[in-house]
Amino acid sequence: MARKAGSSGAKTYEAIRAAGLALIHRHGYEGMSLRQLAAEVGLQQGSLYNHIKTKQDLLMELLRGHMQDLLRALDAALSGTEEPLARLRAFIAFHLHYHMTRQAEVFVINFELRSLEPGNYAEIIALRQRYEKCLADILSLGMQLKLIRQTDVQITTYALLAMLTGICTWYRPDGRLNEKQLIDLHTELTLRGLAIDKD
Amino acid sequence: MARKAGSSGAKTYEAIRAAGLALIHRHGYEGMSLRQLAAEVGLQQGSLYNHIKTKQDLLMELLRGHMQDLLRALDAALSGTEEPLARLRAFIAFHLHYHMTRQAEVFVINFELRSLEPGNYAEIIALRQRYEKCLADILSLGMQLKLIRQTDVQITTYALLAMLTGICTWYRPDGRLNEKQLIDLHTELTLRGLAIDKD
Amino acid sequence: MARKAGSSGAKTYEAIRAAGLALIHRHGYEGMSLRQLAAEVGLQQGSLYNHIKTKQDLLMELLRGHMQDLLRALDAALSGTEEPLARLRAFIAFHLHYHMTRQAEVFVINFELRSLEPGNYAEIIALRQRYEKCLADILSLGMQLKLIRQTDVQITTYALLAMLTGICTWYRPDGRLNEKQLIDLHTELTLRGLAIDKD
Amino acid sequence: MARKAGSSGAKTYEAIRAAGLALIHRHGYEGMSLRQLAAEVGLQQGSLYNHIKTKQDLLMELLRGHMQDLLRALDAALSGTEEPLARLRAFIAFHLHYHMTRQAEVFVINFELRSLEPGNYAEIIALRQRYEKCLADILSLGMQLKLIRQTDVQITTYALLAMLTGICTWYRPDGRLNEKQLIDLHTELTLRGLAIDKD
DNA sequence: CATGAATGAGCCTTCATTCAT
DNA sequence: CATGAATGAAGGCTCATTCAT
Repeated sequence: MARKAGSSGAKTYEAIRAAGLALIHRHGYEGMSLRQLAAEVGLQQGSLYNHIKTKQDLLMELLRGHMQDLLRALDAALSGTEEPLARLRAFIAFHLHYHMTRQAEVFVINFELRSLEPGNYAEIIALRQRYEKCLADILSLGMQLKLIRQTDVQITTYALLAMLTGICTWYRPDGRLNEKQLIDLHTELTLRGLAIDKD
Repeated sequence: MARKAGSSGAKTYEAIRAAGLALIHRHGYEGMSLRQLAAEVGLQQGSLYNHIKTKQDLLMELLRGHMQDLLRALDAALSGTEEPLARLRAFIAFHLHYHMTRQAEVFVINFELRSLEPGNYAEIIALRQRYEKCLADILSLGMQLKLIRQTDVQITTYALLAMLTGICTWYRPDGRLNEKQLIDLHTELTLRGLAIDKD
Repeated sequence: MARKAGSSGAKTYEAIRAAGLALIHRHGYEGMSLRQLAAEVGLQQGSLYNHIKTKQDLLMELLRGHMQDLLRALDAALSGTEEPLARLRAFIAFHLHYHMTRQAEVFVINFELRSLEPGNYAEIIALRQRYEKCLADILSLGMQLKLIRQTDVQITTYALLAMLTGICTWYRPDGRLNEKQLIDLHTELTLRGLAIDKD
Repeated sequence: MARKAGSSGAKTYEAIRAAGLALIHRHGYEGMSLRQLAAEVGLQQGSLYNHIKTKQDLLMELLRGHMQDLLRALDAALSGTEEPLARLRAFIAFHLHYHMTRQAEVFVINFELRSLEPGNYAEIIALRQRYEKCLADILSLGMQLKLIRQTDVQITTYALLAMLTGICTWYRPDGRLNEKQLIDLHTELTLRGLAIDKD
């Protein structure tokens, strides 16, 4: 349901996406009603359907859009860095930054996959696997080059992603530690855990 | 009809809890209907209310029961071990074992806190904090004794718990790696990340 | 469902009647649930059915019992008085006294006739007509003897009964006027309205 | 389907009010179900909620509307009449006429106050007191001017209102006596009961 | 007699969705 | 495009009643 930019409806559609994201974040997909959403945007219930196809479709658009953004941004963040440990550092910094600045999106994608219909679920999972594969590839290459300890790539990928993603459940911009401190802490924890001592 | 021969209150209640847990795991709390639940247990909808007070109350009983089990089991698992690194190893092994064997419960507690009413939420969060504090105390003592690198205890606790808990989203008993292998992998990753090199 | 006096169940039955009357007075027949009633009496829901046949039957027993008491008491109150104006005074005094002392019963009979099933309704209405006829007969005889103004007996009966019955909606034993004062006021109002001036 | 051709919101709302009034009159508020009401109006149950907020709200709208009509109509009926006995006659005629022509409304307001939630109850009672005060003021002034016997104003007000209101429980337009005859009968009964003999 | 567990119908209300206007 | 009124299914929960224990 992407809208033509510039039309007056595009603004409404963006408002629906924004409010929908916030409401799903707050109440969950099942817990959000289209009544609420319409009220938030200042429309009648029926008018939503001039902008979205169904409730499920709205969720799907949000998740797909998010995953595409995420993958694009990851590519940009890693481009130009080739050395595996440097790429690992870059990945950690990118993931944490993204999860701190787009908390609602990442929260929803972690908690609402369950609400997707099978076909939609498969599509999003495929995108997520592309993301996971990027980290797995870094680890694989690092192990080949003896920069990273030999271990199970798949499980380690899951472990790292779980650790780095957890931040979206508790991070507050006005918290005790700032973004850089958090990135440093996680980077050190990860690299000490994985890198091979040089000397 | 009055009562099915052979049924007994306590057995029915256990059946409701078990089916409720499974359905919440599968569809989420908001996504599970009491109609489904009743059907699963082989009752009329209204009969559920001979055993539970409300739907919310069922969720709460499940979560409270789970947290109490978890805390009791943790105490048992750590008792007798004093040295911080040994306690850390024991904690990791316990947490992973528990999260592999009681996947539904831990999944629900991680994904459905949002569905608790404020009072219930506070109660469960308090129990969870007792659990987190146990890990935080291990880290604190380890740092004091110079066995663990100096770092932020709170954030490190969150990071480790997120990593170790992630397993409940993907672990399958018939997976490629067995329980011991998974525990070893996470233990090594964690201890290399945190422990101070001796020598 | 009258019970044998003296049995231990008789006490329970009386407790059910009393609590039932109070609850119907407070919430109405439709508004009272047998759950509430059982709780009030200290029984489980199912146990009520050892004492009453159905909810409707309980209402009916209450109303029938009340109407029989009322008719018996009226007979007693009027017996020995023959002169029509004296009988009218006696009727007024009796009716008011009864409606002040058994407010719940009279309230229920005035507000819950509607909740009776057709057969029961007819039975109670028949009893009530016997009561109304008593007043109508007094008025008729008074008119024949030229003690009471010529007017429509039926309508006047309704008007007087409505007026005298109204007291059950607002009377409080600790109110500003006592029973005698209220009886005097209504008696004077009625007799001036009806009696023929002598002289 | 979306909307039945020809239906309009205001008309549907009026149909709901009318059917609601009739059903509450017949079965009581607790005894009327919204299923019945919807069927009576030719809607699905849920569609009622495009027009009313809740069942309680429907009752409240009916009662409030009725009380406002009643007060407005009373003002109109008494305006221009100053002399207390004439005002009393006008009050009686107005009250009876209104209670004969809007039987359902007045029946409901007399029998369903009990079903109002506390806040709503207070609001309606306040309106009713304005109505009662109008009669009480007539009586007070009449006593001051020695046109009406000295007696308790409050209780007499209650007594008269109860008597005059009773008509809504039995009046039928095709009954033995017509409206004028009934008004005359009640007027004479009341005035003889209250007025001071002149000569 | 009392209990507790069951029934099946019914309660008020909300849901996502449709569509004539 | 927006609205308001409709749909039909489903939501959680309560009801009076029954009956094996």
